[in-house]
Amino acid sequence: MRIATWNVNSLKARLPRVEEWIAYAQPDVLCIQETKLADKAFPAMAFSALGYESAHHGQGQWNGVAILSRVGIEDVTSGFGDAFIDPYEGDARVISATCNGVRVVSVYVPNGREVPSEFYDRKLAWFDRLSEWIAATCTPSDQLVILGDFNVAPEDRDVWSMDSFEGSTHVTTPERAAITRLKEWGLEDAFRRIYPDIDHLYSYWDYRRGDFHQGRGMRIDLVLATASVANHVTWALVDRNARKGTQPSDHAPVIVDINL
DNA sequence: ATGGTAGCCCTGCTA
Repeated sequence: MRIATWNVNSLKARLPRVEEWIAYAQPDVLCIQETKLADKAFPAMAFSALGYESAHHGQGQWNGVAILSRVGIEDVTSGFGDAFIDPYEGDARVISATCNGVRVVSVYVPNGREVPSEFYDRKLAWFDRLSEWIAATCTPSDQLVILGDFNVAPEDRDVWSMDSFEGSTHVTTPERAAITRLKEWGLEDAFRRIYPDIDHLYSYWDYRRGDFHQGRGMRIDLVLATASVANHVTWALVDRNARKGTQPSDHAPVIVDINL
């Protein structure tokens, strides 16, 4: 089972690139973030033509998450559910579905903007809600994968220069503690299973300053999996080629193969 | 040099 995550930064602007990439990479499941579309504008037909069922949780101008699957898509849910107060209520940032027996969650974690700021505080509160929701609705023995744009670089080696990020969002101790909390619950960084010792593997490069070609990136798109999934990871890749060429997203897709 | 670009929809906001 090949599962991938990609923040496409507008599915309307990126649809030709996404279609091309799906045909090339052949994921069984693709989680998308930042569709920036209302549900009625989601191009489900374009994906069904490629053999994928899809589920979209859209908002319109901002955010928006989706799951595409060619191995079934069941029990779709959006958001955290009524029992949990979302600090970013109204934002479309979470969608879940069961694909080939695996519970798949596509997440777009709030950016946080500045440290300190109200937005940063709410990002941390959102992470609290994510952890509480997972603990309440899943168990570590489940086949569970939470993947998407976490807007956190888990370690210093996941950014091109710690000096340049000193005091800014994505690398602070509380943000990293939120990732650690998910790991302590029972999720593993599946990408690191394949690349335990390779530093400076990035999934996001700012459009500005020629950051991509200068190698100034961050690894903020993560695949977090429970042991029953992570133990069977056979291969992983950040497809940097998808960040090149005409009208790329500022993120590259992250792919993980699981022998289930 | 306190910058830069891309995408959204009113040309400022978000990333």
